[in-house]
Amino acid sequence: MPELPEVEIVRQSLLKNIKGKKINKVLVRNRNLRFKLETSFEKKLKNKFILNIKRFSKYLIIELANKSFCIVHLGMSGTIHILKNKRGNLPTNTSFYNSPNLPKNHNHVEFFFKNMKLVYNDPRRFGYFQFLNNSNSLKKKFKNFGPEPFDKKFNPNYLVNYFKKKDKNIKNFLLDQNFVSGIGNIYASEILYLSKINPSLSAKYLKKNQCINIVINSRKILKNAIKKGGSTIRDFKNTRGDQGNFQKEFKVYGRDKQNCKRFSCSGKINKITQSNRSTFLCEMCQK
DNA sequence: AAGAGGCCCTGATAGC
DNA sequence: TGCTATCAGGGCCTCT
Repeated sequence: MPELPEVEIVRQSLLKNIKGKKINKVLVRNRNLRFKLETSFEKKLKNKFILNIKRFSKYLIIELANKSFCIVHLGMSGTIHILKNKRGNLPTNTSFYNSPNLPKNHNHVEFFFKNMKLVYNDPRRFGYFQFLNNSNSLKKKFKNFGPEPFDKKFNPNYLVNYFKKKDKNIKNFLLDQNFVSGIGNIYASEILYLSKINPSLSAKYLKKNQCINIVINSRKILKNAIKKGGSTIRDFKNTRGDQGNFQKEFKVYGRDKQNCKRFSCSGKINKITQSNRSTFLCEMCQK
């Protein structure tokens, strides 16, 4: 589910709820996440205070009081739920991950706080937790990652230079976390639509002004998605947690065979496959 | 050595 | 109704 905006929504929710709190206990029900959770994980977190919750790309970074860190990646289907003890004292308007009706299965990890617990649910188990001893390990973890779209390093010149002699289509570049961090399959399609660029175009052919558009539109779309509370694709019928609202604003994603939303464009939206992942584009305005 | 594809896993949905 | 096939928002690993 989560691309940068969705992870940011979760971060904001965690900030409100668990910043400054002490982790009294960690319970692991299933260690077999994307990477096997080390057996000492619980011990390393127990009795630690949470100083801050940061985010880089699609990763949550829980900063602990002794300068160690806990990284959380939500994979495709990971969600975090915050449950409070007292009836009627559930968090409201924090994020669509807050679920009064916790799913029955796949609650793999729980953090216990005073009067509250955090539950990590992940049916597909593509997500993971990782404990890092110090800020050096943290640096190392992200050293090969490209800048986030909001970073001033992500500018038109960076794109132009990066694309030189590279024979890869622009859609796959937007998904390439070494090039740019935080964009996933949904927003990649949306960014290229807004930029009127064909996703199959080899990046080396992109003109400077197209690179400018990609930079501007990446920021615009991600910012707007954060503002709207992220995107919720699968519906949360069984929960009363908030959902995101940005999916209502998708211009191409999931709109196969429908009309282009651009005023004065009579094109239809096509679904194509690139590197085994679906891409949506308008046949007319993304020629 | 860049880039494509397979694969990890479960669940929802479509088609028969 | 119940089977099977396909697909899903990520990213690591392997192969060419």
